[in-house]
Amino acid sequence: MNQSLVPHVNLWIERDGCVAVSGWRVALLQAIAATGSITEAAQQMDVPYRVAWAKIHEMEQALGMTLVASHVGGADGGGSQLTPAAEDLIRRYQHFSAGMEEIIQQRFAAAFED
Amino acid sequence: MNQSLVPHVNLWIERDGCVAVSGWRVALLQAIAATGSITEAAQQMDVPYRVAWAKIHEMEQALGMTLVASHVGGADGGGSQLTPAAEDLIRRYQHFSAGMEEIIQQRFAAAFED
DNA sequence: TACCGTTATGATCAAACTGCAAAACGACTG
DNA sequence: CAGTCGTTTTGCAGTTTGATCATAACGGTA
Repeated sequence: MNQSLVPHVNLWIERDGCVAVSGWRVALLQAIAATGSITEAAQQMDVPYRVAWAKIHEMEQALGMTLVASHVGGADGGGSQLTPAAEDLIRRYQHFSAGMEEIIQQRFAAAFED
Repeated sequence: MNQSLVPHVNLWIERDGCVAVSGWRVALLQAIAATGSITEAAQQMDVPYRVAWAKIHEMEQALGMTLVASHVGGADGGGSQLTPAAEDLIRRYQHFSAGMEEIIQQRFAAAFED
């Protein structure tokens, strides 16, 4: 009966109702770090640029710190880099969420195996 | 810096993209069991009747089983009860998600304490 | 037979999201 | 020194999803 039933878990951190960090947002930050561009990162995450921008700024407002340093113009048109605070945040979140998928899988199997 | 930052976790189970179970939906089922009425349960969960009804039927379709037995008309206007399958589902989900909040709290403290 | 409260569904409306587009910007090129 | 280029932002219309309002069906009871 549990055939093709798949468990899901979502972890995030809020400050007064605003999302400060989540798995998806950490992946977005990592994509920005990898590509050096919000535009490319948004394409990689398969969302419009506007969505990526909004999420980043919601995080920055919730945390009260700058996470992405953007420079506009120049030969390459501009780009974005992560601040040290953002890299620290990524490390903390990874520590926070490490192995959670496996835990959920184990619990699911224990509760729903027949 | 982690002052007023609160961690959250959401657990749910899907079958081909449709939500079969979640914490909120289990609470809805329990409200139906307690009140004997979808209408009252919806008010208790602070959602319109239609929303509660839609969630229940999405669960039933995803699981391929009846969860709520409703009878319409009568002196009391009608009512709804949980099927044994629904009560079994509640027990399994509670076993699945028991203590998860505490685990998240511990992990949050370990990762974000300064 | 009329009433009552609940189930169930049709119709309407608001909000969120998406995609398109334009303005600002600054290093590099010719 | 003006022009080009690609990126960052922000504005705007179209669409779609989901919530809210309103209505029909139902069957014991008085």
